[in-house]
Amino acid sequence: MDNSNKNTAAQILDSLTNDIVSGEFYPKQKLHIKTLKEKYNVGTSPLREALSQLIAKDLVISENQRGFYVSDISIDDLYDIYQARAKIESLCLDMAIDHGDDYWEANIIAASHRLNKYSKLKSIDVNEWQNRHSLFHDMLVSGCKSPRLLQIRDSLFEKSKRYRNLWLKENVSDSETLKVNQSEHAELMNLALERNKNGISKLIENHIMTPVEIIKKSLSQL
Amino acid sequence: MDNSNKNTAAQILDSLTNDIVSGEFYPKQKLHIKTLKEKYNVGTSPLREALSQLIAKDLVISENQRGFYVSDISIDDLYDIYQARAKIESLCLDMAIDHGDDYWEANIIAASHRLNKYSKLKSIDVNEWQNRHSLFHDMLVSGCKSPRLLQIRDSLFEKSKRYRNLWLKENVSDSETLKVNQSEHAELMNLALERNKNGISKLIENHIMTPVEIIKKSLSQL
DNA sequence: TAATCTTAAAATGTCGACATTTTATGATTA
DNA sequence: TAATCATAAAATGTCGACATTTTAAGATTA
Repeated sequence: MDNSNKNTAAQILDSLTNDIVSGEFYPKQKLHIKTLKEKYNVGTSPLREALSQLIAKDLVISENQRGFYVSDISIDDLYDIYQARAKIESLCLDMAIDHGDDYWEANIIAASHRLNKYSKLKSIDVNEWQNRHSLFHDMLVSGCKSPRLLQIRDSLFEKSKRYRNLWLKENVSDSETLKVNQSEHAELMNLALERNKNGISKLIENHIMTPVEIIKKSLSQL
Repeated sequence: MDNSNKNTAAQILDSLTNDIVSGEFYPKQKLHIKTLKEKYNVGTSPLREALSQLIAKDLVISENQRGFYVSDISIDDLYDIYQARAKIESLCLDMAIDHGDDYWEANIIAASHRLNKYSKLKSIDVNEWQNRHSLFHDMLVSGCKSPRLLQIRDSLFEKSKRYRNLWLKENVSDSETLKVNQSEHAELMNLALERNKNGISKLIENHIMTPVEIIKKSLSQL
């Protein structure tokens, strides 16, 4: 396993993160120490250490003597996170275009091909599609040599998953939704290979902001 | 006090953060649990919880069964952090120019005035100057309504402090260094009030990157 | 009835103890 | 002498216990 070299705290951090991001734990939900100890079969210390890390990641909040809660979500926050994601992604792409080499180009083309092929299948496994989709975008920004910016990108993406998953929970994604942005992906690749910064900047911001309105509607019905 | 409502873990987090960022604890320094317990007069649990948060903030790293270490610094990382700061600051200013109102403008003018006045004094307290300097830049970006971007800005600034403080430790900052960018500040204000995005973008990136070369030299001598 | 007070139950946060692992020290061997 | 091994010392990470605080429930009062 991958966990073999991790201590208990680090292991639980993964589980907890996943359970929050996936929506198993709801926003504002109380996280009782005792309950969590039983659920994950661990003692107090590693559990609280994991929760402490989640506080730093803004996925959990704590009040002194009142315990831990899953942090709240809101339409404002949804918009803010996606907006920030769009801007950061644009920034990364900009730097990628500056520094990307032949391997960068080749990786984009390959990832695009894999995403394309899969999108054309009759029956689509959402997980597999998401993997190929993520990988395509990862390849686009991979030319960006700034570890910090890529790290910020990752952490924002993780936060945005909460909204997306909460929404997916009620709206089983249809193939229409999956394919709708396909032409945008092709265009993103072209603009990257053409090193067209302005073009890709505008397109990527729109591309990322697209789901916001849909999620917003689902969210306001909760 | 401000700590009255905080639990022990949260209190130590502040102290630990400060001691790392200020350079009292050196990069790669081992953080012995026992030593820290004695230094801060606390038990194991809150101490480890504070360290856990610092892991999430990249100020501390841990290896299973080998304890905690202050995370390392490097010239590459110095450059990366300042570069990321420059880009994010530019982004925030861009959004501030989009949304800033009369109060935003007034706050900039006021902060600029306070910084200006202080910079012209014969004897300058570095701390006070830094306060006024930070506040001026805070006012510039305050028009940016994205909490997430401002939060990213803060966390990057905190990380950059390590380099700056490590450098200040050996190089007592002379008034020359303090005043050298004074004209840039005036220009930043003008560009903000003129809502000149392109102009302010270029200037702020240079402004932020200025200290990098100096710190780099000090750093390579350690 | 509604609001306040009292008391019991539950939950949090901190501590010290302990098993396990790592590191340091000194002995043994080639 | 240098390298390897064995043993002792030190340090880490986890656990359960406990004091303190919060929450819930029931009783009392207006």
